Amino acid sequence: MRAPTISQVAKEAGISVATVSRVMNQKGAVSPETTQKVLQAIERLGYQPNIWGRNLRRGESQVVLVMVPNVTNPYYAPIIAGAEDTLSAAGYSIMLCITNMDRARRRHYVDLMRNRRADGAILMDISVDDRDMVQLSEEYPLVQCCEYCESAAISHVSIDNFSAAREAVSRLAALGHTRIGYIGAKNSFISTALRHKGYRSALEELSIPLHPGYEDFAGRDYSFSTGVEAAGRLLEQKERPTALFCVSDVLALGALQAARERGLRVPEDLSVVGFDDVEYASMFQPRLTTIRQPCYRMGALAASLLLRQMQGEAGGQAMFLPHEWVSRDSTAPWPLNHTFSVSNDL
Amino acid sequence: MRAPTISQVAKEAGISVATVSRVMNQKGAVSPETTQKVLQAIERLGYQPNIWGRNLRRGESQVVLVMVPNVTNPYYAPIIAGAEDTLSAAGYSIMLCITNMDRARRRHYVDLMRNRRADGAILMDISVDDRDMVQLSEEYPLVQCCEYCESAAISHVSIDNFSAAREAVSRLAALGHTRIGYIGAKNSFISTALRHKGYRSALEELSIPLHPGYEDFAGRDYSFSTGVEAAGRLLEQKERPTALFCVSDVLALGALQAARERGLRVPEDLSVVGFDDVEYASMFQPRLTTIRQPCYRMGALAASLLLRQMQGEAGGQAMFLPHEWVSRDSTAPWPLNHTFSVSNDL
DNA sequence: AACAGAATTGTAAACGATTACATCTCTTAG
DNA sequence: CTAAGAGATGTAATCGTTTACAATTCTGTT
Repeated sequence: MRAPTISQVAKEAGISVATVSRVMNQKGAVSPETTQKVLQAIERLGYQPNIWGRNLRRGESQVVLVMVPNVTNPYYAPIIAGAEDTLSAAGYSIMLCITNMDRARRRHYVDLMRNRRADGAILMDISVDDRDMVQLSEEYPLVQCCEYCESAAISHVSIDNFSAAREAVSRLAALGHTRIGYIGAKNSFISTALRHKGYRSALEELSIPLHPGYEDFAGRDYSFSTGVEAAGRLLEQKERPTALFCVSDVLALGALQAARERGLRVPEDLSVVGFDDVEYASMFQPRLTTIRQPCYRMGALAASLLLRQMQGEAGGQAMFLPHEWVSRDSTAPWPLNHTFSVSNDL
Repeated sequence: MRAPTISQVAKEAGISVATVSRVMNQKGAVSPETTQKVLQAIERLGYQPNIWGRNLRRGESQVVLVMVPNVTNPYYAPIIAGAEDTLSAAGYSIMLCITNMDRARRRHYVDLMRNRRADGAILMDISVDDRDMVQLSEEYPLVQCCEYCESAAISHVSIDNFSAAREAVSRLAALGHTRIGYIGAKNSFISTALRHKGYRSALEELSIPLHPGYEDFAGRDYSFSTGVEAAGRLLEQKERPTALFCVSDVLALGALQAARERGLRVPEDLSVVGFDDVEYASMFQPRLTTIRQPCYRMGALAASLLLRQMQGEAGGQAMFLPHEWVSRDSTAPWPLNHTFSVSNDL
């Protein structure tokens, strides 16, 4: 009742294992008649090659590891989907690793890599300064996606977070806003840091003085509730911001909630800008103005970079995909002409 | 520069491979001094056992396959997280398989199973009548989660979809609604079918005549846009429903959108009930009334059932976890007393 | 007819781990 | 003092592939 092996197939077909193997892999010359015999034997026995024997012999697993901080944030879904599509088209399976931003967990997965369970990895949970990864990248094909380790020469694909943040703030300024708040997050992702820099840089360029009270930070996991809290703190000030730039859509949702709780209308009393353009950013009212990241494409691109590296090409390249400002209902000019009301077709 | 093997460790420690293996696996007696020598050698060389050699010899992979229709629907995220947590605690890694509800893709993954890439699987993309799976379940440990194949004696964990749907409809009726619409989906998931039956059963019990025009169906993927369309059709009727029961939260979001487009207020003019209670169901306004599924627990439970099966226990058990009616802002009594307005603290 | 080379097939050695069995060294009981 | 048994270690077979190399048959050329 055990799964049939190659030698059973060989016996069934009345030839040697080597020939069966040649038929399976279509390398080496095999006569048409023999090929037929082998194929029929395979069919009869329902033979499937044992992957461990193959891996052991070939020294490769046809598996790639995809390491993601969590999978409850909808931001990652299309990235994973993109990676999955191109990898599975190339015959690879993906092994999903959810780190929960936990150091021990990350280490565990790195070990999976080291004992050759996977041929390469796409990493999305990378701190700005990640020694483990630099080390690992010298031994195995690695591609970083969205986040990356600053110092290292490991391939990565991401958007230009600095410019994107600058653009968001400039757009708000162009609408007339000068009291522009910032909601960041307490994590060590480079994207977070760059968006913060972008925010400040834009203010400087626009000669808007930096108001320390206008910067606040949500939890490291971008969670809704911490977004509500951070926005709440910003909005409690005597001279509250008229616009809020949030480093993620979920945080922007939190800001919306905080505004509602205080009777502030969005966008009439407060403009809110998110980041990412996750799928549901346009499913509720007011639809969120945000910076769109080409998530699916980022995942797909990361996957093809990795495929190339696994075929022996050198890594280390940095690729930036274009972001896009998506203007929807959560932003409005300031001050808004209140003479006639601007309702969101409610 | 290649990864060190067990025999290199043996040479380094000046003993045989058998002893090294014994130390690694902590089985068989090894003297304390020898153990020390081995551990030091392992340390010096940075040895990690080659997983393929081990799998080949042991006949198991310590991997389980998690098959999911897609990963962009936030419904699956906590299930995956739950499965991941219990599986990785037991030393298993998960291989994520995204089928996109595609037959060929499913088949591909089943093959992964057959060539022993995984020891077992958790399946979430299962049609009511799935021959492939029944067949596969006779050969390998399998657990179905959320969806399941009706005929087969394959383990599954889910909620009681029939009763949940009945409850939703009864609750709406208890609020005074009699014109209750249904938005289903054109797929072959058993949950969809059971919820539909539950809807009809509740109407019958309440002696509300079934109005064919009050049933409509969104696409098979529960997508937002098809939800908007289906709800649109329902609401265009001369005597439109005053409440809508949707078989998923995303569809309910679509219904909200369709209502907005027609100037209908929710819940004043229309009550909407979703299903699942995905994370963001309470992040926007109006917060969605819905049936909550204990997703994380379902994933975790499926994982432990699978673990037991992989240890040799028989499968075939059906487990139902309790759902929960979550009343929020998208439902209201009917007819609503309009004398004083019921505003959602806008 | 003889031979070179191509085409086809087979034999056996890897790949790196686990483990049944054999061997050897000590204790300890009789 | 000897036999038995426990404890520690080693030898070699095994898991199921792939593939270098050898062996055989076939083809066409001289």
